[in-house]
Formats: sequence, structure tokens, C-alpha cells
Amino acid sequence: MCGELREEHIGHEVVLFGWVQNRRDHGGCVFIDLRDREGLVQVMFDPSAAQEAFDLANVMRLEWVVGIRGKVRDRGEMRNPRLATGAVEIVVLEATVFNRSETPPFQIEDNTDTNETKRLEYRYLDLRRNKLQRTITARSDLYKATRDYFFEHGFREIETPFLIRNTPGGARNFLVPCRLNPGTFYALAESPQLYKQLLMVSGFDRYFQIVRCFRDEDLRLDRQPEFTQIDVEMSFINQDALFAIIEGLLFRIFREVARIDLLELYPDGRFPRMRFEESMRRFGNDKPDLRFALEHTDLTSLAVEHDGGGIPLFKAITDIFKNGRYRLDLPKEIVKALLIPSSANLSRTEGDKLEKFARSMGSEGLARAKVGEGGVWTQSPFAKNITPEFREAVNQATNARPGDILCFQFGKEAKVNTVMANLRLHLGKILGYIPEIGHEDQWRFLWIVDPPLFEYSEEEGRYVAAHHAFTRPHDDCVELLDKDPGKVLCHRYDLVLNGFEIGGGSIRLHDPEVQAKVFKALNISDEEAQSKFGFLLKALRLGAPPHGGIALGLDRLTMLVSGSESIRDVIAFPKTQQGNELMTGSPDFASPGQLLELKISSLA
RNA sequence: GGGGCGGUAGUUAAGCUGGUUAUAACGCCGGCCUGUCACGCCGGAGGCCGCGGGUUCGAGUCCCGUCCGCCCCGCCA
Repeated sequence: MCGELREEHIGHEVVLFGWVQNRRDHGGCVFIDLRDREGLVQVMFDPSAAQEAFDLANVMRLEWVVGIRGKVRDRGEMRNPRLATGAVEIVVLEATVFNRSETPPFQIEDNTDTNETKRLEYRYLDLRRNKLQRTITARSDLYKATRDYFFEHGFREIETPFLIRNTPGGARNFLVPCRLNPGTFYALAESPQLYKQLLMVSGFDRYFQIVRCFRDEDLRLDRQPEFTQIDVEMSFINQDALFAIIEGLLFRIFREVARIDLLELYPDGRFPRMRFEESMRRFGNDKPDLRFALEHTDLTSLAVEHDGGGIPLFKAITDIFKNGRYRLDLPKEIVKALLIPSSANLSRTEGDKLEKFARSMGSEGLARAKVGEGGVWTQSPFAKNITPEFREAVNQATNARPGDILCFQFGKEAKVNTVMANLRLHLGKILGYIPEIGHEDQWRFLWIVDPPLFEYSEEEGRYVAAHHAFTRPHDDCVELLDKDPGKVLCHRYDLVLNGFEIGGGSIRLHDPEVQAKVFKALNISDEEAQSKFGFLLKALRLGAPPHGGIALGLDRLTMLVSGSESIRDVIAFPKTQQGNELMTGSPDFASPGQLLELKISSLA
């Protein structure tokens, strides 16, 4: 192929098919860069070698599809070191034009600056570009590495339905009307969760599937409405053994897809683990990017000790603790600080920009303090009121030195954490601790373990399952299920890579008695449980082995491993942030006839 | 549902405090050129300034609405 020709091919006669990448017309001779999926090679049309081919070359234009027969020649001094095939060129003996091309809407080149709208509209042209050829190929390599690995480890690949019964909870489903049962709908599977558990009950022991999942939720850089998971479930397994299997898979994928040996980073073959609580405290989320430090400092208990430390806004929070109003079933309020080192040399304007950033995250503001000589605070709304004792305690807790700047957030825990977690990432980028895009061969994996089984829903005023209702609680937490549900930890885990959640799963709950307690804590009645999950509950009573599993986000993983900027770069035909597919124009309105046949009407 | 940024030749952008013929680069078309490789040189064509309304003597520019794209919050494994 074009991109594969090297010095060793000199003298050979070759036949090449490809697209015209570039044309340099010298009047007496014409150079063309011919492109195929492997790369470029320079092709020379010389009338003294082949007059007919030369005449054709004079009319050839960009993106024409041509075939040539010619001889590989040494370019000697004229070699082009910037091209992999630069040592050779083809002298054409015969040429054919298979198809002409209209002038393309944008040029097919590596550094295209055409905006993404245009590129998505002409996706098939964008996919001709070297960069996307590489990421889509990486994705293909990743499928192969995954299948090879699991087959070698005794797994079976089993397909599960896409058209399934609508089950409550979790992500919003896409609905598909069922013509044969008017008025009823299938849901598109948001994951094979229930089916893979049932496969364990069936005795399939080790299951995996590379499977499409559908979720009707708002999109992001790393989220598409249809995406692909590497779905895994195993029986007679514990958390540690499952981690080992998945770690092995990732070592394999990085080796075969990116030629990166993770053993250099993780010599014992294992990834580090961190408890959920610790991650929230230090980083404000459950997917910390460990490529840089810049950790949060939780000042809540310190503020309580100092009775607000003279700062009225803090006192409002600490009073909640003092008055005994603080209750487990109320959203917690906390105080957190983030230290920007003096080396960052942050100007006041830049500080104001950070505040704007915090506000865009839903924060009321971003209080700051510049630490001066002797630990005094300046340029701060707190400088006047803060007691010297509290100031000193904060300086010590955050390890602040003169020149550093402290940023504060306080209020509802969830919001403080969101704002501070995003602020940390933002600072990491603007201070150059991590690149704006890409990963520069820094791969920091982390298992997040032992999260709470329930989380309090302010909307619904009750506890809801943080993952799903079939996650196994820690054995020593079972008695807390009715006493203090918020404190129950469970065997759920997320795998994080450079701040992206690339997978998550749990050891499942297969004990009907504990299951009943969980439903009770969730305030789900027997009837409700039966009507919603009856088939699974029945299966769990008919000889269900202990089991657990995980699902890895194949798109995100491919995005990271291929150094892509967005999940759209690793999906051949992705959708925009509003769920539109710009090439074909989906989604589209249904015709009245279609709706009539399905017995549904549209209100739009 | 909310916040931010953006939409001007085929493409990417410039266009200030409203002003006369809307610039540039690449691409495209024509001509010249046998060693270029971002080839070069000469000439040319190309515009519903996203769309709709408003203010004004006059709108790419100001105001309102709307559509589309990107990033984020909410939402989501």
C-alpha cells in the first residue's frame, strides 16, 4: 500500500490505488501525493516515461480516486525526511482514474482547522484524515485485545437484548413503540445489567460482551446517547480477584493498542485503591485526576472548633453543628480551601476570572486570601474579621506560605465539592500541571472503593440507591441498614484514569434476606419490588451464585488510549451535543402514517 | 432547565466607537514552469455577514427573538 513503501522496495513494480492528496504541477512533470489508509507516497508523472499517464495527471484534482502502475525509485538526495515513505517515489507507467471528485468542502489533511459542524456533516471525508483513521483503527485493535484476553481467560461472549422492558431508576430510557402491542413500548437497554446477572444464575460463570448501551441524558465531551461498554460478570468472585482480571485486561489493551507497558508504572501489576470518602475529601469528586497534587483542605471541623473563626459566613455553617440541628438526613454543609502556590503568580484579574469560573459552576462566589509575611491575610473579605488563631490554624492546615493564595468554598457539601473539584482541574490546566488536552504518557489509574450504598435525594426527600438496589453492602454494615442507612458502605467500585471514570461495577447482592432489608431502607414495598424486579428476585431465590461484575466504557478508554480530544473522535458516526447526527439529519419527524400505524400521536 | 463561547466567500479567520466598494490566507478556475514536496510566478471568479424582527438617514457592527455548534452545571454509570 502507498504508506508502506520503503527503500527495500526500490526497483519493484507496484500497483497502487488511492486518493490524490496533493498535486504539484511543474509543467514538464507532475508530482502527486497518493494517499491510502496506510499513508502517503510521492508519485511522479514524467511524459518521457508515460505520455498518456502524464496527460491524465494534468487533469487530476484533489480527492480523485486513481490507480497507478509504476516503478519504485530511490529519491537519493531528493528524499523527504518528513514522510515515512520519503526515501522513495513511484515513476508512473500507467494510470487510471476510477472516479473524479468535486472540490471537497474542506481539505483532507492532518491539521485541519475546519470546525466540527462541517466535519460532522461530511463525516466520511473527515474519516479519511490520518488522525481519525488512526483512532478508529485503535478502536478496532481494542476490540481484538479485549476479545483475545477474555477468551484466553475462559469467558464466553453472550449477546443480550437491546429491546427490553422499561425499568425504573437510573438513566432515562429511549422508548420504542411496539406495533404488535399497540400502546406499549420497549426501552432501549441502558446496559445489560439485569440480563448478565441472570446469566450468572444460568451458570455461565464468566461472561463478557462488547455491547452498545443507550441513555437519553444530556451529552458531554465524554458522553454519547449510544455508547459501547465492555460488560463483564463473574460468579464465585470477590472484589480483589475481579480487580486483578480487569487490571490484566488494561495492561493488555495498553500494550497492544498503544504499545505502552503499564508494568513500568505499576510493577506489581496492580492499580492503587482509594476509598470514596477520601477521594471526596481530598479532590471533591469520585474520579480524581492524580496526575497533579493541588488537593482540597476540608476546614469544616476546624471552623467548628474555632466557632467560625470570626467569619460570619462560616459561623452560619458551624452553628448548624452547635445547635444540634445537624441531622444525618439533611444535606451536609462544609468549608473547603484550595491553595494556589505563589509559584503560580496569579494576578488579581486571573483571580477574578477564577471567581467567574466558580460562579458558572453555580457558586455564589470565590472568596480568596493572599497570604503575606507572618501569615497575615490580605486582599480578602475575611482579612478584617478572622481571628488570628483561626487564621493560623488554616494556614497550618493548608500549609500556606507567604505569597500563596487561598480560595474558599462553603455551603452545601455537593456544591462545594463540585465547584472545588472543577476549580482544581481548571487550575491544573491553566497552571500547566496537566496539558489542556492529551495525556503525555502519564497514566494514573485508581480504583475508588467502598462508597455509601445510599445517597440522600433532596428532590425526593429520601434515600435512593447510589448505584442500584442490588449492590452488596459490607457485611459489618448490614445492621446499619435500618438504623443509619447513610453510613452503609458497599462493594461498589469505579475505575478512574486521569480524571475520567472508565468503568464501574459491584459485587451483587444475592442474599434475599439482606435484599429485603435494602428495599425496606429504600422505602420500596414488597409489591413494588415484585412488580419492578420480580423476575430478578425470583431468580435470586432459585440458586443464584455469588457474583459481581463491571462495565468499562470502551469509547472513553479508546479516547484516552488514542490521545483523542473527545469521544466523538473515536466513534465513526457520532452525534452532537443535542443528539443530532449532522450527516444524515437524524433524528427526524415521523410521518402521520407511521404514527397512525403505531397508534401514537405527537404533541410537538 | 441554567451559565459561557461561537456562527462573515468552498474553508479558516479579520472587520474598532454604526458610514461609502466587506478584507486576508488556503482552496477553486485560467495561463507559465522537469525536482517539487505548504512548489513557485501571473491573472480571475467567488458573499442572504446563521435566520426573523426592531432601532437608525444608514446595521456584518446596536437591541429583541430564534436556530445550530462547542464547553460546563443540573442530569447521567
